This record gives sequence, structure tokens and C-alpha cells, in this order.
Amino acid sequence: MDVSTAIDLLKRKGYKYTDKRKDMLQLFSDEKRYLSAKDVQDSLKENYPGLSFDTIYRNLSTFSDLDILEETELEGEKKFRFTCPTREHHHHLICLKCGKTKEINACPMENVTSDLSDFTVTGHKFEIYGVCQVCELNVV
Amino acid sequence: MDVSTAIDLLKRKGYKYTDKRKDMLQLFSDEKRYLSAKDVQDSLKENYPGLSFDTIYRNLSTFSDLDILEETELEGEKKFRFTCPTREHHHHLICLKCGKTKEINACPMENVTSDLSDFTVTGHKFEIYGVCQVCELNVV
DNA sequence: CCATCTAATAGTAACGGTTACGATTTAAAT
DNA sequence: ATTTAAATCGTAACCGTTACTATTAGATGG
Repeated sequence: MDVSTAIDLLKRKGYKYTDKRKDMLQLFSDEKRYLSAKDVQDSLKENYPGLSFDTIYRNLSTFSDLDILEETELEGEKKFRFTCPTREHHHHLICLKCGKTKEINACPMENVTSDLSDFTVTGHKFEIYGVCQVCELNVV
Repeated sequence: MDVSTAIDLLKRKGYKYTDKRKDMLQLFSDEKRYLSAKDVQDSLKENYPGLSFDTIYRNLSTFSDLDILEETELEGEKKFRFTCPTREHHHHLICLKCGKTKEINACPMENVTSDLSDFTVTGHKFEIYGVCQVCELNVV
């Protein structure tokens, strides 16, 4: 997934091209880490001082629906990142300070031997949390 | 962990005995599943019509700090359950409708072969989500 | 048993992240 | 250029959670 692919996909699905959408996508493409709605607002406020949360959340939600972004929830806040190049199912090691991620090879579902048959399984979540080296040094 | 052990622990830590605390603990002991603050309010509102969220959240947080309750966050909402009898580290299969859980044997961290050394790992989360048989039948 | 001290609580306001709404603007099709 | 529907802004509403003040109520020690 890259910015122009994402824009093509949007167009194909009937969404319009706007500079704000392009710049949001470019931001995620550049950062390659989990960002919050607030992060997006902060990053784009120079070019779009009045950018509203309605716009941000609506676009984030659209992008996520189209699998342009991956979504998770950390510490009560929604976070989004550009969909990883690895097309296959994968999990993440996540820096809780900056949202930087590292892909984890294994999926734990493969090793589950417990009987799950009395539930209809709809999904799972496996995330490892930590602090990356850069954030470790930048003690606040 | 049971109600009287929990109450002893509270006393030992300098917390006072109140009927509200006992009844909250009894609720979790009876239900053995993930409950939200709202669930607690609903369950106790007959006996304590004016039970305030301040009280509920403060007690939930205290119980969680003392490992009387296990805590997680599902769909943007904090959920608590009585600490499982299994003292060891474990994970859960969780019904997203009623909070019922089933313990999962394996911890995925044991099978991670990726190099994690460029992060200081502080924690991880592995949860399997689904719908239990009872909720599957009680279609709303 | 009472006085005292401190924790616990109710009622309610504040808070932070998210969603929703009406009016307006704008992309893009004709 | 005109038209139409999507996108956006500004803002209010919403929801779960936290915080504040005044009041109530366990616990302790005389």
C-alpha cells in the first residue's frame, strides 16, 4: 500500500480526491507508525489550521474500512498506521511512547490447543508493548 | 481469591470495610466474568439506588491495584473480573456480549522468535474474542 | 460509649476522546 | 458553466472516566 494506490482505491470506491486526504495519507506513509487523531491534527495544522475532528475521524474511519490503515486501541485511544507491506496476517511490537512498530512473525492462534468450540471465535489480538530505543533515550 | 480473602486484604492495606465493597466483591465472585462500571451500577442499583460512579470506579481501581480484580479494555470500555483461581500467568477467550471468559493455556510470548532487543518490553496482550453459546442463542 | 480521625461516599461537574449535526464549500460529472 | 453529491468546518453532543466538595460513616483509643 502506498499513497497513490490508496488514492486510486478511494476513487474506485466513489470517494473524492481532496488535498487533505492526500496529505493525511502521505503523513501515514512517511511515519509508518501508530498515530492518534490528535497526532494527525498536530502534524497537519500548519497547512490546515482549521482541520476539524469530524474530517479527521471520518477519513481515518474510511481509510480503515478500506484496509488502507490498520487500527488498534492503546490506552483508551484509537491509533492508526499505514497498512504494513507484509500482506499476510501479522502482529506487532509497539512503542507506547511514539507508536513505532516492529512486526512479529508468529501468530499465537497456531499454538492454542485449548478447546474453543463452545465459543464462536470472531477475532483475536496479540500485541507486545514496550519503549523503543529512541524514546528510551529521550527521557521526558 | 474469594470475597473474605479480598476483604481481609483490604483491611490489611488500611482500607475500611463497607457493605458496598462487600457487595461489589460478591458480585464479581458470583459472576466470574468481565463486567463494566455500568454493569456494576445496574447490578447494585436495587440495594444502592444512589451508588455513584466515583465510588464504583474508585473501588474497581483499588481492587485492581490489589490484584483482587483483573482488568482489560474491550471496545473502549474498561472491564473487570474476579482474579482467576489459576495463579499463573494466563490469557483469555472472551465473549464480547456478556464478558464470559475461558482460560487459554499457552502464552504466545514463549513462541516469539523475533528479536525484541531494540525495544524495552513492558508487557503484552493476547486475547481471543468471540460469542459464547448462551449469547449465540439469545439473539437480540 | 463517646470523641476523634480519616476513609468512603453522593452528587455533580469536568474532562478527553469520539461522534454527530447544520450550514457551507468543493470535486467532478454533465 | 451548471448541477449534484461528497467533503468540510465549527461546534455541540455524547460517553466513559476522573475529580471536587460537602457530608457520612468505619475504626480507634480513651
